[in-house]
Amino acid sequence: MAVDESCPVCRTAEVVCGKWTLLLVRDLAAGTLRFCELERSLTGISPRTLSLRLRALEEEGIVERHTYPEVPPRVEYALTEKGRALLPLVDGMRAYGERWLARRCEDAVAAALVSDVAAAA
Amino acid sequence: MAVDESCPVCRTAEVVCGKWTLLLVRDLAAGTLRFCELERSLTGISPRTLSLRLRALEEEGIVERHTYPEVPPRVEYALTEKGRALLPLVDGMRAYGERWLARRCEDAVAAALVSDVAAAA
DNA sequence: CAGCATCCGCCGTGATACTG
DNA sequence: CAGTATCACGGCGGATGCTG
Repeated sequence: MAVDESCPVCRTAEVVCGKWTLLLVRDLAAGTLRFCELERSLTGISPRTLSLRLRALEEEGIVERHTYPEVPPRVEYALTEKGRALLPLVDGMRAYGERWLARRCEDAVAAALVSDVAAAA
Repeated sequence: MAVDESCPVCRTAEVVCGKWTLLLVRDLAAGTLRFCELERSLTGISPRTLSLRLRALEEEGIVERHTYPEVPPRVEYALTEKGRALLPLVDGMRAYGERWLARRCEDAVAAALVSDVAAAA
């Protein structure tokens, strides 16, 4: 069943909810990047997924693609105005994550340190 | 492959990315609601999914559950402080959706009207 | 370098029926 | 009323290999 189209919150959620979408926006916020640069900055993404996400964002008008007819081929990606309009949202999510969602590995490290100290004492 | 835990944006995205999650937060923003009320306001959700989402949000401390030992049973759900902290984000998404993501059916209706008028002329 | 083709597994979700 | 149980499906994402 399709999600409620009449809710603007949900329309935004649909755009933004891909696993890698926000990471792409985050990385492109700094400026234009090439395919391989995105591949490196998004550790672990498969070229297939990156390609699919970029194409989807391009179709939604959030990302612009510029192709340079060179050898070797060069393609650069950048945010459009519609894409940059997502940045305040991304900042809001960053703020929420930092305030309310502890980083698990940090917690684990902290807990480990505490228990180590306790064990040593 | 797990998404980058070190990125607070992504941690927030993981919390928020369930299909119904934001709708739940949106509806609970108005105040405490019962299971059946949520079932009605989230048109089309199955009780299974509603139950799963509520439990997940409860485990993350975003939603509080209050059970009343009555017959018939009554259970109420409300946002916690951590849940209410999501509201500015929801507002931001609403603003983005309204500004940048046209409602498809409205567009269709508008387009139909335009073409009808054109056809009548 | 920038991708597409193919195959496959997982998870969220949906439908339906049933219980305390 | 407030769920749980069970079954099934679709789509996203991952892995690998190949092309212009």
